[in-house]
Amino acid sequence: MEAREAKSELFEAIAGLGKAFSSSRRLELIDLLAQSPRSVDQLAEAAGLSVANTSQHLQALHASGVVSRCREGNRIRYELAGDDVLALWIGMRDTAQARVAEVQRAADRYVGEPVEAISAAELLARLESDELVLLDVRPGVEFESGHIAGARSFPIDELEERLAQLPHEAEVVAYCRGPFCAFADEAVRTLNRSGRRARRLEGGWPEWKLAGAPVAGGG
Amino acid sequence: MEAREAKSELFEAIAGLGKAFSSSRRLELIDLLAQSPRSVDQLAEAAGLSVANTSQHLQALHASGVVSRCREGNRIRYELAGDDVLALWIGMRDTAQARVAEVQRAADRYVGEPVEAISAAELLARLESDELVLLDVRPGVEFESGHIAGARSFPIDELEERLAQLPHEAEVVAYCRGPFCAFADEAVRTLNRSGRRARRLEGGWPEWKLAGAPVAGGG
DNA sequence: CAAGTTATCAATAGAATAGTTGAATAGCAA
DNA sequence: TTGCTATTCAACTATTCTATTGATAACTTG
Repeated sequence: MEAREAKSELFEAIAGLGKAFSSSRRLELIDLLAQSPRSVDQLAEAAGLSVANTSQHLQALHASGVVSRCREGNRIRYELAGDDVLALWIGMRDTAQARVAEVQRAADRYVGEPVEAISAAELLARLESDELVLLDVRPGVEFESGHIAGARSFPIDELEERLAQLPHEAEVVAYCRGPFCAFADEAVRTLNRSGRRARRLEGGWPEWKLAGAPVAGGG
Repeated sequence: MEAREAKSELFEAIAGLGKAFSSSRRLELIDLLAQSPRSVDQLAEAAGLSVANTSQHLQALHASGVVSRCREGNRIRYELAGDDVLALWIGMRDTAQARVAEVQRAADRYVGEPVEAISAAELLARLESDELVLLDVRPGVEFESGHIAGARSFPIDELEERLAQLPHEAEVVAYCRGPFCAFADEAVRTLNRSGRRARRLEGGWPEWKLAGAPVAGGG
């Protein structure tokens, strides 16, 4: 019967997408692309991989429909294929956190002591009432490619030396790449040491964007 | 720096979940478990795999948090670990359909000529007004483990011989395992040949259940 | 207890995948 | 054209994954 064969092919084709999410290297690339489009060498640099290796992973991701690419002069810009892919990545990450004890352990180890957090809903409400300083502590390129409306770019590397630019009595919220990114936590600790009241946003830029909340930049 | 190492471990752990979705055999098992819990040999039979092979895949799925299991007398009953996993599977399936041309082609080849469909929202509304016969054309065990409230079990294998049990002038809706399952399409064709007006439900039982619409059976 | 069922384990061979290296290609800039 | 940068390709090794086989373990029934 050819029905079983057709069914096999169908599942085989879907598994092709699954394979995209089955390698930690590819997941790191997806996680980076969830912040902003990038070229191959930028991705290789950020992920700590060789360029050739990165290129091959990106081609696998392209073949499985996870990323799209376009030439920009001399470089090739890769980006996530769409919001459905972004949602899938976030869903997988969250399910892994909920279901796999080892993920939660590794996340705790990576992010360190948890800091006080603010929910997206509360942040959205507070942004209206202007008593709040919102810092995007991701690298500058990621901020420029898109950020939460009203945020200021304070890359984590520059935060310490630019502390003076922040009003001392202000309440600060920092956000970064997402729940598994340590930048915002580190920023909150730095801000607390400087005597400021600070919290991190639960989640990060991709979750905010996906929720349809107000954004700026990019385009 | 140990931060990179911790990050690697984190992504490695998440990739463990991704690997669960990277094999067509495991996806078939997940798809079956999305309908109802089953024992190893039932799954092996339904998926056309050897028992040993099935057992090993199920253990891989268990290790990655996708399924849970419990002993029931002599057998071991496997089931999906939770609705988050079900949602993840549906999300991956739908994204694959949207992004990978080969998936759409394979689905068309497997399901055959499309038949007229009814949305879940419309079905929900029509179920109130009692002018509609709703048929669950999946195998009996799946019906018993849970089904749409108000549905009657008409396994596709028995449909032809039980046609007389259906009022001739009734409008019929058939549903099955989901968009990539051919049972409901086949049922609609059979019903049409018998002169009845019939449509299939867009999606299937897992999508209905996940949407929080009214269900019955199982427990 | 013995016999039968259900599921897992252990060992293995073949297939697929990951990462490296060095060469090749495509565009840019002089 | 030449030199330069960014990316991909091709070939190769090491590793991991898959499915099979036959043996073993857990439980039920008589």
